[in-house]
Amino acid sequence: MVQKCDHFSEEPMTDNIPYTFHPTAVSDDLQKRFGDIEDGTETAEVATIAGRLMLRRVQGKLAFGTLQDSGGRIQLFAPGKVTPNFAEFCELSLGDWIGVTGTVMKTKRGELSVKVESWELLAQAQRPFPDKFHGLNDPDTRYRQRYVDLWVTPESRATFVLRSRVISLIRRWLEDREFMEVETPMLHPIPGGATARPFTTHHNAFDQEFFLRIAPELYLKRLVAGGFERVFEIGRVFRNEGISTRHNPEFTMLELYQAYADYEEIMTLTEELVSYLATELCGSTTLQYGEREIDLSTPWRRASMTELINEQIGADLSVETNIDELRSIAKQHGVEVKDSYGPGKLILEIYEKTTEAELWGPVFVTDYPKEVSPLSRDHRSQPEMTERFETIIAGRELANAFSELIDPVEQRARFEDQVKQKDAGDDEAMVVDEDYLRAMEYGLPPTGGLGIGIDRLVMLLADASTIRDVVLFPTLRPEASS
RNA sequence: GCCCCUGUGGCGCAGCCUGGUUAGCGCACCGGACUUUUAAUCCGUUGGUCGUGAGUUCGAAUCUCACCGGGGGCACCA
Repeated sequence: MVQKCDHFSEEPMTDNIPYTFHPTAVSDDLQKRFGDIEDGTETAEVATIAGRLMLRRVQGKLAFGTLQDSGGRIQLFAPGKVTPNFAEFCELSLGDWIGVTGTVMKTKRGELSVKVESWELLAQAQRPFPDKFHGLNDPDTRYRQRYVDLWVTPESRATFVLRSRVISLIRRWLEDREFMEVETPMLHPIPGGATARPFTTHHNAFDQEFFLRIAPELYLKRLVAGGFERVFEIGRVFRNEGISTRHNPEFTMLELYQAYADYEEIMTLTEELVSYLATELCGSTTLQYGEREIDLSTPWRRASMTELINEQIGADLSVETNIDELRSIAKQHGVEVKDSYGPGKLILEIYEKTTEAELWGPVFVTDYPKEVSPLSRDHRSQPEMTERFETIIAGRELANAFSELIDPVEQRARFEDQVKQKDAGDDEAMVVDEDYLRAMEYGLPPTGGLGIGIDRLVMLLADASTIRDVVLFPTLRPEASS
């Protein structure tokens, strides 16, 4: 059992805790407004603030505290003669929640403070807070007990504030461009819209298996067929796959669809959106990421997949390269070649093995083989290719987009090819979605679509090396019950 | 799935290689001193089956093995 503070009690302990409290100020706002006043002077301002007591310096008949609230920290100044229940104030534990009212003033040593003229206990910390200087260092504890981490790891709090702003700014930016936010099902009768293994669940009333969505894509395109010309959704998707610094089983996707647009226009939209976010949130289109810089100033490089592979490995391959030669190149680079792989799949494998991680970017990798792009429209000039791109930044995929496939006959053929791949043992391959085909048969206009992994975007903007640092409650093995 | 690293009171760490008296230190907590501190300071306490189990040994936090948790890498994927 964990150690608790001595005042831990099994008895009800909130009898004297008020039901409401109304702060009139936040620490950083007070710092901004009164940070410049003369040392040792008082203002005419009386402020009410609330938060946790994070530090405490009791000196007999005078006590100092450091209160942390949503804005940051501010000192509490508590002279015994002024502060009511002074002894109890001095006995507060680090981590206790209190509300304080008093004059905003500055001590002789120049620390802006609130003089504790009245105060109330709002919650006791029954468990001891982490080391007041070192905080939490164990990542496991930080992720499992985020409620503590957010208090003692300022970067962690800042990251999640940033994440919230990212999503908020994306919404506004898209709405300003006439995009409409929609919500589509998370429970899918058949999984679709991506190649990934789904989670399954069960609906009792229908006695029916459902899948947690792996992508909202097919529903969003139904809406374009339905006449919503510009739609977007920001929401959770679920993929039943491994966990790593770049993968969490549930993650947040932005998907948007714009009728009458092609992938070139989506590239422009993507670079404008991401560079806008960087400017707004980081103050610049140049970001520090780990040891290196990322220059997000537009326009971003656009280069085809085969072009980039050839640059990287000094070859001269294309989708028309003889398949035996492609197989041999793939093997040379350590790709595990399966008999079912056609030229397109081989090219993608070679790209992922040799090139993707080496691209610092930002770069739009364009023109993906048809074989690996079952929802993308045929390239207008390149045979066996589709008008698809992925955006690579820092060696990682940030976005995936295409000129959407709008031909229902072709779509059916692509689905059936996926079914063949599934039968051949690829359990991530797609299945036929008859209703989606029906929607296409009513007519889907030329459409450009985009998916951006919000978590990875936040990683870039927050300079986070692991996705767990940008997900409030990352998926972890459940704690063993003792 | 494979490889490497790691697990010592609530938190941050030392001790482990080179096994040996009651396992240390700092913070928190508890008691005491202190009216301008800033991780306040000073004095004194409380609290630990050293992740779990087995083995080697006269003796294991320390060496060996297995298992469990966590981190990183590879594979796979977004």
